[in-house]
Amino acid sequence: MNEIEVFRKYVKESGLRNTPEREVIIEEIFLTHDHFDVDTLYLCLKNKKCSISKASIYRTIPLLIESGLIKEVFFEDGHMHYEHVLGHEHHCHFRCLGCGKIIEFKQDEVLDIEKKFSRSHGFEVTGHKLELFGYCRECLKKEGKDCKVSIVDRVNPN
Amino acid sequence: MNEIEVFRKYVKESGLRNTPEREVIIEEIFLTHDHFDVDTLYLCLKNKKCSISKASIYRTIPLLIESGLIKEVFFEDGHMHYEHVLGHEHHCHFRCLGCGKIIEFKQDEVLDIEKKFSRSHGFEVTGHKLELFGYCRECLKKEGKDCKVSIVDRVNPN
DNA sequence: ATTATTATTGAGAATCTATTGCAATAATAA
DNA sequence: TTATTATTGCAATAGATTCTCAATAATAAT
Repeated sequence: MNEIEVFRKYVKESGLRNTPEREVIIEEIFLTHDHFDVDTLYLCLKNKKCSISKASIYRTIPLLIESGLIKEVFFEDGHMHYEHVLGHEHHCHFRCLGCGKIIEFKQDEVLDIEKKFSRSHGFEVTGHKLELFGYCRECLKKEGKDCKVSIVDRVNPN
Repeated sequence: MNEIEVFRKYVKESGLRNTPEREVIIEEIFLTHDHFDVDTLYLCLKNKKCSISKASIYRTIPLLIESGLIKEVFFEDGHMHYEHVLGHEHHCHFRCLGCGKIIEFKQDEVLDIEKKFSRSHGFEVTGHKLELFGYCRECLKKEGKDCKVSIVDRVNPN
């Protein structure tokens, strides 16, 4: 099932109605694999002459989250950013504090942390969000820092 | 060094000026050990008749972050939430999707993940943010049938 | 097909968080 | 004590998101 099909199913089961506007939004979102935010999505559609009002975009996003197509990843620059869930394996993020670059990486050890916490507290853990931050290689080079020293030096921040 | 002292030092070294308003803000923040947000902080101070303008609170927060007293923890309900850094060991959060409860826990394994990522990419990792979500014991009980399965499924009774 | 029902749309107003400009004030240094 | 200038409070502003409402259109019923 592709994105549109998943959404159609969700819409039907929820007693909502599908619309061309919503399909256009979904199509645009899943055209690339990148993170996105409302404003750039809005402008992209506007440039393509298939303009959709911002209100509709804002109203569609919770439906896409609810139907498991996308999720919130982080709030930055005063607004929320989203990423794909469908067709996009779960992963963690590294954020470079120098250039703002976001790098995705997979990390199974987090699942062990989940299990451990779940067992010790008697809770049900359904998911996680892990973000590392620091400086990427390019930024370290640019700053003239000695990488190895800083790594050793700063691994334990607080 | 307590919070106020740390802040006085930071202010002096940065060529800024300390003020009674800022000390009142710091005092109120560190009165409890809880997370806080600008609005509740503002209202607390207002109720205590030591009213401080919101602008001053907003202008003080970056200084408190810069001086290592507090940090951003999560964006929720349309605004940022903060927590203590000074006097508060680094920790991760569990958020109950049922009741919204936040539980803090310590987890050293994340440091291994940091190191591993740092080594494999040649990046400098300076910190992390880990959030688990799911359902706490109370919410699992409340919900009935589904829960028993999940509890039995995921909990190891010592 | 036609009609009835009502969810959805777009445009703009309203709301909410956060930032900024400005005149008055007050913290520091001289 | 005086001069300098950071800080304050207030109001204005900016930006993101939500809401209002009349018009439209997707579905269900006929």
